[in-house]
Amino acid sequence: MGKPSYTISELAKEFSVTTRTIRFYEEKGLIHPERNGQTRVYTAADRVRIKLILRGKRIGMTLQESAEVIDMYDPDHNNADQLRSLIETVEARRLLLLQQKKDIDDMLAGLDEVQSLCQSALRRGEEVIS
Amino acid sequence: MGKPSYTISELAKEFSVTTRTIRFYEEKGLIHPERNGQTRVYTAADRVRIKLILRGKRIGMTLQESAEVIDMYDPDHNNADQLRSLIETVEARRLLLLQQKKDIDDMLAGLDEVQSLCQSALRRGEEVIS
DNA sequence: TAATACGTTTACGTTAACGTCAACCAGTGC
DNA sequence: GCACTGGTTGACGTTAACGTAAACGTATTA
Repeated sequence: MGKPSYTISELAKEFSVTTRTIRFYEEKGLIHPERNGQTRVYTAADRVRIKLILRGKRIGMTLQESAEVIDMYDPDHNNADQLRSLIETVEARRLLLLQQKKDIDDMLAGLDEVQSLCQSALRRGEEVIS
Repeated sequence: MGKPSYTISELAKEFSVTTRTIRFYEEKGLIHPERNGQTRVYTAADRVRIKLILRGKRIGMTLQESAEVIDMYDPDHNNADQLRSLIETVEARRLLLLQQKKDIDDMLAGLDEVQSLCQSALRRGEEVIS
């Protein structure tokens, strides 16, 4: 079994983005597909990177930020200084994510309130009708 | 005690944004400060709206989306149809937020991995030194 | 062989969310 | 009177993240 590969339109369809978007990510250096002549050939690793980029997007990260987060995974960090600085970066990102979770929880609590207000208003309305 | 009010630069300082940003939010119809002659006077309600806008921003919402979420709070929704449609909007937003929480948890798990890899790499390095 | 489907590059257009002047007014301290 | 400190309204500039269109290659299918 040769390693799996994907065409640009396969990935575009899978992730519900346009091919333009995928080429754009390459243009920005976030993915580096191989080539078969002219046409791009994507590996499983490329596919994962796209997935991570889109996950980042969903929580409001810029492409650069997603790239940074993804780069945390690849072990280009040899010496202790680099490792320590990476740990700091990870910690900083963690704090941001925890703040985001808090923001989301606050917002969910707000939605709960709105919803129960709606529903009691609806019940009052129905009482009048029945 | 008269109702509290704020100048534009007070709010800008409190939320670490520029006055330009606050005026921009007004331009886009997200806040409606009163005026004292020329100069804007912000109420506590304005202040809260700004806070909510910025909370939305932190989790990647656009200003329009923040405005929609904020508008869910104000009871302009009289009839049952409007209430039901509001409930649907709330539910849709809730699903988005839950997805975001999942994305954040996944990302946090990734950071945990990266971090422990870093730390064991550092420990191996220190062994060599000691 | 002509159409159809899929791929490519190049390049200009677009939207959001402000930044960055410029040019101006209004009160305050000296 | 004048320099500061804050406030105001334009209006143009900027960056990110693509959209969109033109103009072209290549392979399969009717």
